[in-house]
Amino acid sequence: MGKYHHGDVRNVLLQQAENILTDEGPAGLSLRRLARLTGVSEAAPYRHFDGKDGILAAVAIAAFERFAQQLEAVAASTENHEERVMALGAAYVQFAVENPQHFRLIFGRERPPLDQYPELRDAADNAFDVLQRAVTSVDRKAEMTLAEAATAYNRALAAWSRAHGIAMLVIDGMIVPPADQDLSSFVLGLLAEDLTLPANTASRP
Amino acid sequence: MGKYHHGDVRNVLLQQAENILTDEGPAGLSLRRLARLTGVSEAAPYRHFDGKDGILAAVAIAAFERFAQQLEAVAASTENHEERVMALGAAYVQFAVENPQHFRLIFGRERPPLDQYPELRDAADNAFDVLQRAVTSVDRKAEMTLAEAATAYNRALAAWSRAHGIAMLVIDGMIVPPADQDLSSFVLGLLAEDLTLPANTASRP
DNA sequence: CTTTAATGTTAACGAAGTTAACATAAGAAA
DNA sequence: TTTCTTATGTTAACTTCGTTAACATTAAAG
Repeated sequence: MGKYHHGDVRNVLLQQAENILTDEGPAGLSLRRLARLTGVSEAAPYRHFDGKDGILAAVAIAAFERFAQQLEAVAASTENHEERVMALGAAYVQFAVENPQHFRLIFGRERPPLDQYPELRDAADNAFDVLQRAVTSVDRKAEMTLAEAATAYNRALAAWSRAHGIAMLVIDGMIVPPADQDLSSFVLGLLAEDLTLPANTASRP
Repeated sequence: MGKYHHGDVRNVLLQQAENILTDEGPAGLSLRRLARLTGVSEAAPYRHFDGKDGILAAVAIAAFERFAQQLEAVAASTENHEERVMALGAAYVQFAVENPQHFRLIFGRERPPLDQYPELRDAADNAFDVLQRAVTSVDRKAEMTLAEAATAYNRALAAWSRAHGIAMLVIDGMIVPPADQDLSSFVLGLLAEDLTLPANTASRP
């Protein structure tokens, strides 16, 4: 009897897991349900993944890779350094808004521990390296003093954390981007806002 | 027989829930375990809370209140507007670092839906009002044009999202604050970093 | 004192993650 | 080809969980 299932169970499971995650979040992603939806026995996933964390890790790795790839594309297509930093921030937030569940997965607590999944750690490191390289690339080219290097690093952290904060607050619904403006310009405005100038300084250009 | 348990089960449960949350996060907080640890039957919590979400909501409300209170204290003790914005950001991150599990609870996905718990919504609104008032207070005092009001709002969003991003990345371990510096000055440095100036501009004060 | 609401208990249901024991397919070794 | 081994499936169980129903006790209201 042809009871044993198809050939590529692992990939089918992964794809199905992606689907479930995308429209229900990790809460709705149960191994048993995943197996049922895939049309396979409830214990089958354990032959292909290290339990639930294993599946989440695999999905997270894929997400990190797409994330890094999109950031890299933006970084590569922007000549000017300042523009690049801004464009990266916008792309960062855009990814979060377009893939909120994946974004939450790779940054939230349901992400499996990095030290148990080396490939996951690598994927994460790679994504952040892309960011940091793009933000500090101008500086790196020149000879730098220690202090200058520190400044460059701080600038990278500042840019990153700003984009991250906006992304988080937007996908959590705490910030609602104005409907009459596209997301990108809204984000660019927030990124460029200079907190050290008092707001009531009468005229800004 | 004195089998029935003590008088103030609700508060004991809440306190125990706080404890569990603090050192294990919401993952380790199961209703049954909570009941067992509290020394009460496994169904007892349902007499005092609206299921698991009810308990999480109660804990989240308390967290929001402490959060708002700490922010308000900082806002009140800072005269200068610019200093206040910065001090608020530092306090925001400090709360997150000192109470990572609570911070994650009030912002993450395990937080019960605001529209099902009006008191939770109120607590959240209050905390963000404190922030926004403190950041825009200088502007509010003066007569403002619409454009100026929009700018003030944007400044509040920018300050908030920066602090939030730093907080998130730090408690997730993605950013490791330097050990030789106190957290506050590190955060202040990041908040003040001005992305619109190229980093390689030779001399900054 | 009686009635009733609040608070507690036990017992059960369904769903989940995980593992063990067993069955079959596919490929390497003979 | 035949046999041995490994990869991949399956079923069945175990534990924990959230939740609810049915019942018991306490405390307060009448």
